[in-house]
Amino acid sequence: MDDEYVESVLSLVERIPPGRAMAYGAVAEVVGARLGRGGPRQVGAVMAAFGASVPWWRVVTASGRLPPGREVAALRELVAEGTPLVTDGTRVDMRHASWRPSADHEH
DNA sequence: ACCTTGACCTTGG
DNA sequence: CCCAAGGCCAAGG
Repeated sequence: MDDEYVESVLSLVERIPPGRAMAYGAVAEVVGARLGRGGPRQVGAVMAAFGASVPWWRVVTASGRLPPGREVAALRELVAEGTPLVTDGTRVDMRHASWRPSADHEH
């Protein structure tokens, strides 16, 4: 993974609005459409290494599971910004929270 | 080149 | 809801 890929992922994550979320796979699709490479696992790798500098808690699994090892911290942020959660309150309700960047404002 | 390892995803039982 | 299997992409040994 080069800097271009890392930057692409991080800048996208920064654009996810509070109260919304994106799955690793969704991030991979958007970035992949631009750079022609990378999958969900690459996004996960970027988040693991550099996620600290962005709102990492807004990136979850396709089923709404929180990042391994950071569940507590993530939940605190998610609740604070009113992100839709499933009934048990342990996962994000991706049906309502899922966000995708609007087509405009590409570079 | 082969195998293993991941903040993954989808499907099927 | 949990688990296993297969598919996935890239890095590292």
